[in-house]
Amino acid sequence: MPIRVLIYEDNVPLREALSALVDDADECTLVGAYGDCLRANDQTYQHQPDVVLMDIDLPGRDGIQAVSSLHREFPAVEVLMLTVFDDDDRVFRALCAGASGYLLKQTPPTQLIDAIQSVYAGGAPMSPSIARKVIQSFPSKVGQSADLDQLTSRESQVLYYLAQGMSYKLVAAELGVGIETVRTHIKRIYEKLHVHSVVEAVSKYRS
Amino acid sequence: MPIRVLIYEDNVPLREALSALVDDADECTLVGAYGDCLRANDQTYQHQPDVVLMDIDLPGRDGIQAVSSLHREFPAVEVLMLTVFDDDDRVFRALCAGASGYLLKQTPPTQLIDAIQSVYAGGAPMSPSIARKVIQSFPSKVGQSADLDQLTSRESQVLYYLAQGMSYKLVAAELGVGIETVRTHIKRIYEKLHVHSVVEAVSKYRS
DNA sequence: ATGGGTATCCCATAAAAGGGGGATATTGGC
DNA sequence: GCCAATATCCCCCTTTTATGGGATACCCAT
Repeated sequence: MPIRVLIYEDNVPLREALSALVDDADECTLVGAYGDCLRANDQTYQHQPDVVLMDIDLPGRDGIQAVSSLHREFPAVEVLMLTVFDDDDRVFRALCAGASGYLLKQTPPTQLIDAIQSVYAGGAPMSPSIARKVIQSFPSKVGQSADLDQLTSRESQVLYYLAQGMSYKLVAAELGVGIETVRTHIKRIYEKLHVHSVVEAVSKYRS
Repeated sequence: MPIRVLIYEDNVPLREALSALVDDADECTLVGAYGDCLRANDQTYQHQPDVVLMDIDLPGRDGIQAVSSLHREFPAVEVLMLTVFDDDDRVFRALCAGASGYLLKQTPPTQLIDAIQSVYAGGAPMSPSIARKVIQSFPSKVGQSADLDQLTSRESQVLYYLAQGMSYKLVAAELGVGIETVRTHIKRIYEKLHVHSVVEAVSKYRS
C-alpha cells in the first residue's frame, strides 16, 4: 500500500515538480497538491494523507499554523516541513507545532522520497544543518564546573532524576534500589559538588 | 585528507569490526580503539581525532561523562554516540553532554561511515527513532510557560532564589521577611505551577 | 467592600539532611 | 595475583527542613 502524500507549496513549478516526483515513486501516491494551506484541515480530511509536505512561506496562512492545527486534529498524520528557511526561529516553531521532520529545499529528489518513507516509518528526517541546530539547542554545559565529572555514572543518573523533580522514593523506584542506597549516592553527590541540598545540586547540574 | 576516527567500545568483537570498517573506508583513518574511556582526554590529545565513536555502557567510566569532558577540552572534536540504549534518559543526557550524533548499534555499516562523514561535515546523524525522540522533546519544553506568567513578582522572586539553591531560611533573610511569609509564597507557587516540591517548581521554572 | 498581593502565625505530618555503621563487587596499580 | 581504592548497596539514629492545612491582618486598587 503506497504512502498517501499531500503537498502544500505555492511556487507553481516547484509544486508540479514535487507532484511528479511523488507520483512517479512506487512507494507513494499523490492525493493532492495546493498552493495555500487555508483549508488544510478540510483537505486533509478529504484526502486522508499519511504524510503532508508543507512549505512554510505560503500566501494567506503560515505553514506553521497549519501544522499546529493539523497536528491537533489529525495526530496520526505526519507533517514534513519543506522550506528554504533554516533560521532557528522557524525551525523550532515548526517542530514545536508538531512537524515530524524538516527538510531544506536543496534536498535531492531521491532523498525526499527516502524522507517521506522515513517519516512514515516513525523517523524524523532532517537536513544535516537542521539536525545540528536541533541538537545544539539542548542545554550545553560548556562552562560548567569540573565537579560534575567527578560523579560516577550512577550518581549522575540519580542527580538527573532528582533534577526532574523526583523525590528520593521515586528515584529509588526508578532505579530499582532501596531508598537508603539513593541516600548514599546523594551524600556522595553533596560531597563532590560541595552542596547541602537537592536544589543546590540541581542548580549546579544545570549551570 | 581522511577523517581521523577514535573508537571507544568495550565489546571486543564489535570493537574490532568497527575498527576494520573504519580503517577500510577510504574516507576514514582509524587512529585508535579502546575498551574504556578512562583516559579519553589524554588519548584524544595524543591521537588528534576528528571524530570519536563512543559507546555508553563502558566499564569504569560512563561514556556520557567522557563526552562531557571531551567536549569541554576539545570542542572541535565531534562525538558520535554508538549504543544499544535508546531510552530518553541516556539520549538526552548524551546530547546535553555535547554529543553531535546518536546512532543505535543496529545501524548498518555503510550508514555508519556515512554518519561519520556527516558529523564531520557539520551534520548530526541520528538513528530514526532517536531523531523522533529528540523532535518530540520540543513541544514539552517550549509549550509550558503559561503557568509561570501567573506568578506575582514577589513569587517569581522567591522562586528565583529557591532556584539558586537557597533554603526557606536564606530566602527569608534575603527578602527581609519571616519564614512563614516565604512559605505562603511557596504554597501559592505550588498551586499555580501544579507541583508539590521546590525541585519540581524549579524544574518548571527552568523549562 | 471585595479581592489580590503581601505579611505573619499556628498546628500537624512527611521528607530530607547529617552522622554513624557495614557488606559486596569491581577495578586500577603494584 | 594481590591490595587498596572505589562504587554500589543496605541499615541505624537524630535533627533540620519542607509540605499541607488552617487562620489573621494590612495595603491598595477596582
